[in-house]
Amino acid sequence: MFGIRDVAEQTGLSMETLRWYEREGLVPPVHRGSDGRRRYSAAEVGFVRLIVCLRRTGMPVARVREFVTLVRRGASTHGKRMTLLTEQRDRILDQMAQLRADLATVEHKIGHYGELIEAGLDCEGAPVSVRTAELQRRG
Amino acid sequence: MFGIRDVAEQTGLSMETLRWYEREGLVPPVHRGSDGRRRYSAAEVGFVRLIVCLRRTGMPVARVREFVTLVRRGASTHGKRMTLLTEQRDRILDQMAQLRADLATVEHKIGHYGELIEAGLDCEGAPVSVRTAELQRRG
DNA sequence: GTAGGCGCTGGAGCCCACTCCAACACAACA
DNA sequence: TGTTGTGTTGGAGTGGGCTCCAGCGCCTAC
Repeated sequence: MFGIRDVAEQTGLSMETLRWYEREGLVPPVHRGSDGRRRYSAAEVGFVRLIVCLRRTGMPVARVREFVTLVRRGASTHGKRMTLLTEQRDRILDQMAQLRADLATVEHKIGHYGELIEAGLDCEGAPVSVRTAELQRRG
Repeated sequence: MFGIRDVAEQTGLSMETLRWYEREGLVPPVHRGSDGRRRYSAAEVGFVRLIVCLRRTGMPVARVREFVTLVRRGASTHGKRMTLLTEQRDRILDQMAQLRADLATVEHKIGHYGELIEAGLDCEGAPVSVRTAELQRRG
């Protein structure tokens, strides 16, 4: 069993955010100790981790809530949960493709600046002054 | 030359956002026609595309503004611009690694649900009713 | 010349996802 | 028996990034 502080550390969420997630239904109600404080089981921590993964990959809070609602409705929603996760997987694949394209763009631009500095030219292809070249190399 | 409508279409930004980017200095002031309307040159459109790429890969507005400020200060800032882009490239690489890990998590979970449905078990490993299995398969 | 369409500006408003806070409660320790 | 530490709640506040709007101006077509 883990206190909220431990879980915050393990998941990268703040304690405030963990409480907020629970209030907002992004995580099912967590078990409490006799003093009313949250005591997360390993399974509950694992679940929070999954939610963090979904949020980090861009799933909106509302959709996470839907997922959690399905989880709380029990085994009969396995199919729907799978569908929801499959859609998220597709969105992740799209993001990866987009990220690869954007990486190429940025690297291309970096290469371009590298060449200009190397050749001592400005963006219009005119030679730059020694002073300017000096400043360029300083980064 | 392109009107703001064309550029919105080409870049995926709304016209409102294009105007806002300009007001906020995320794009240098765009050339205007004699009627005061924006007329984007091919180079200006290309620049907007680069900004979209930076924003999409998570660069905050404030940092984009810094980059644009460097661009407007001319050739002597080539080195600094390159540094800024290189940092962004590193962040993109981090994002890709994170995305790969999250993809694995989601796919693992999908596989898990697949197995449970296949085997007709609930999350605790107990067999589910025929009715429940039926609901599961419907997604 | 006037109606419609498109674009302009500055400012207000909005949405999302937290983040902070005051007021309180228990538990352990000096 | 305070006091310190850690947690609780509900509600208000914040920050980022747009998005919408009123009121205006310029063309073009009728």
